Amino acid sequence: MKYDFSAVESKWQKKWDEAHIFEAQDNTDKPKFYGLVEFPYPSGVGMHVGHIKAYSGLEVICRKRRMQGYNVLFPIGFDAFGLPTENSAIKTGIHPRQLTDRNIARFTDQLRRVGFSFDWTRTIDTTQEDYYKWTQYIFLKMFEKGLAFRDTALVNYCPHCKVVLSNEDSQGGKCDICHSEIIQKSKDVWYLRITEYADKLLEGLEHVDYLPNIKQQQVNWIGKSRGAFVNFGLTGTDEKLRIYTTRPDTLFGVTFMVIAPEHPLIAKMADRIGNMEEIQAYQTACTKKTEFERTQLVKDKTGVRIQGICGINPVSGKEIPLYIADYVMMGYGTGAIMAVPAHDERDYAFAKKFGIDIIPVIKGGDIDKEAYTGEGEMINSGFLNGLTNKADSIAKMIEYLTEHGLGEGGVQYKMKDWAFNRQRYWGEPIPIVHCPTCGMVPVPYDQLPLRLPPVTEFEPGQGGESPLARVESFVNCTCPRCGGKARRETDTMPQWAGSSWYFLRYIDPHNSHAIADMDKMRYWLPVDWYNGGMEHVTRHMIYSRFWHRFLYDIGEVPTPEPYAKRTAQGLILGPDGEKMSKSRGNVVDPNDVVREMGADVLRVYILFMGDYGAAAPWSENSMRGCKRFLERVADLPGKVSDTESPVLESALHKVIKKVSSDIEEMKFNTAIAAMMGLLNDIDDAGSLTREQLMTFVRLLCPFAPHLCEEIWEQEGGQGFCSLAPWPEFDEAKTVDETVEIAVQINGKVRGKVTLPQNADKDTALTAVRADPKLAAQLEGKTVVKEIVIPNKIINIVVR
RNA sequence: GCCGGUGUGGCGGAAUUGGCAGACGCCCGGGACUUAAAAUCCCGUGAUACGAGAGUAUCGUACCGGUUCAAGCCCGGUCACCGGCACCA
Repeated sequence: MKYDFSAVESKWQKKWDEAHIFEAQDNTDKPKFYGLVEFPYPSGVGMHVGHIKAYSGLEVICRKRRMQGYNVLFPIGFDAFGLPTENSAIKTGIHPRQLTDRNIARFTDQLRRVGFSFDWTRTIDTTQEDYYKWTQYIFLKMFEKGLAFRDTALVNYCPHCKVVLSNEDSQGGKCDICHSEIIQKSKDVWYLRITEYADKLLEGLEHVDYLPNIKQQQVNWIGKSRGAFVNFGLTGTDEKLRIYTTRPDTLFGVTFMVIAPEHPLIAKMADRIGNMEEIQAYQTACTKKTEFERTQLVKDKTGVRIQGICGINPVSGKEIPLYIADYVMMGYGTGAIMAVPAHDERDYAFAKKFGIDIIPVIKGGDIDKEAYTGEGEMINSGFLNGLTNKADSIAKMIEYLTEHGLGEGGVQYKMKDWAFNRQRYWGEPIPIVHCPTCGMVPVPYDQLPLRLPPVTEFEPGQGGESPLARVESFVNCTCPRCGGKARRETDTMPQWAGSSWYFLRYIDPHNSHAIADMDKMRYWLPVDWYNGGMEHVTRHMIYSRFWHRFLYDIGEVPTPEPYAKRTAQGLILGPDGEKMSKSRGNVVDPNDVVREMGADVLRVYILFMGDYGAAAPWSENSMRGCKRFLERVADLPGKVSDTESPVLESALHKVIKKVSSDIEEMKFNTAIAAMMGLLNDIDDAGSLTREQLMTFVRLLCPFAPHLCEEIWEQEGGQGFCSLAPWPEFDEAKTVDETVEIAVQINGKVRGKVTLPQNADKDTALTAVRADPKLAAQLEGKTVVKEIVIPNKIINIVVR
């Protein structure tokens, strides 16, 4: 049969659509399965084969679940606010609304052509008013609870995009969008107090099934450490200098202190500092350095001694010099440290450079050469002397500090609060009014959504303010509280806002009274399986878990965690083995593949490439192998006969078993390999029965649904193959009556024997001796040991 | 530096978790069909040595060592590459 994939594929896409077979049911007693994939950003360049891979995994799983009788929710939508569209609007003068609609239409068309079984009735677009109304609603709830607040602080700022970035958006000191160097700038910005949820986010990980590396990355990102806050005295004042340390046990070894260049102590003590000019010069030098430069010079410590003020060690009473240095960051702990050069590498480097004393307090190592960071017996440490266990020393010191009011135990997180505003047009307006008398007043809930006003110029202003600031009719308003003249907030929310709760909206996408109906959420939540990219593990995943947990705490959602299970797909690399990118010219367009090879080939190939979680290079040749496979499948109806081969029947049941379990483990490559193998078995057998064909077609259906529907229909299958019951295997048929077992002599394979299933040791050894070749090998040797592992191996040790 | 991961034929990758290494696919070689080519089908295909030959032997999962009747898998050490974080006190 000449298989016309393009006609068959559009035929079945149309039929599925008309029969509404992939739409989730809301009121049923069926067990549910909520499969979620990361919704795409509808960029102007269209889809990438990487998108297809990201969706294909759960596509197969969801299709299998439907065949297993589940009520499946497998939705898709578009995360459409954000800079790329806005930048394109600036360039072309076309309104982002139009660009977004155009891009979404294009993405939708591409996704449909691949035959994904999404529920298209629940599609969402984060830039629609009835969607971002609820994004604003959640923001206001956070504002009410004090979790959204304004503060003046040093922020990551991209001079090229003219925008404030969160920590998560400026990883590696580069702007996530344009990759320019980001700089530190003092600005009045909005924050979401995600740090308040650090412990809950950490604790929640214990109750979810994420891949171990995903969990680990989140744990590292949150970066919880335990230690102590210690208040050091300062000479000539009652003022205390508070520091954070994870090593309070080394307090007796403190020989100097360091504060960050931005530390407020400098300004406060300016009149007592003897070398203010020198210090100010140092501060200026530091602000000129980018974050990147500051972290690059790891080994080369710089700093300036603060003249006129010394620290006082609270346990020994010793006076110690105080420095300002940029190896201490204002953003972590208290921005001030106690330095123990004997037992900390950075302090050691600094002490060596500035000629500061190094006093060991832990025995071990050679402090003439390097800092000793290991454990050992405490020395030179007053009441800690003689202790050998680090945890004991820490506990005893914290107890001492607490008793004497010198400090206390505490924890710190690397994660920082989420800088939440952007000086841009294409985002959700922050629904806050600035009133000269009432201060910051939330827009009342019944006035949501606060709509984006129409504008024609999308460039940020000269001072880096949002384009919204130029729209007088938007900015000028009355205070909802006092009715007086007020000004609206003109900043918008960051890209990550809309995606922080989208999985809730799929449950009830048209609800105009709530985020989603509570009963529906009780049925559908949590998301059973969420798949996406590793690049979102420390951003979107943390943000959305934070929002969800917050919504749970205020009773708006029924579960503390949004996602029960999370997996990640690996990248598709270009044919050259490099990451696909426009500049390298190695990008593969899924459209081309669908046109030339068909959607089924694309789907099967992407899953056959290799381990789903690993990166793999694209190979046109390898894909042709998949095309051959499907063409041979298309020829199967011609091989149907009534004669049944028991060998084939057994092979079929083994494959049902393997494909069923491989899909659950996302081992799609071996599932497909098993089906290819079965096809070879069919050729060996010469024919297969109609029933066997129908079973095979159902197994392959989640991978290559168009072809399978076509065969299913041709061969008189009932209804849609996509909804036919998932094949069951007969365990008895997967087990062969006899097994061929390798026989080793001294660990080397010397022959094979065929034995009944689970044959005992005697039977096995008798068979070995009955084999002339093996018997000859054993001739004249002394048998030392005979190892028989039923159905696996026989090993005879001889001398 | 820290955390995580990977290392297997010419290539993508398998290996029931300690039991015949290289499934499946690609590439390549040979053959069939064809005027010819493409497509398709069949056979072969880790390396080396011996053999005319079916075959036989040795070596082989980054490297060194160990445990075990048996190691790609476990343990100790080394190297390389990839991803994330990075002066986090």
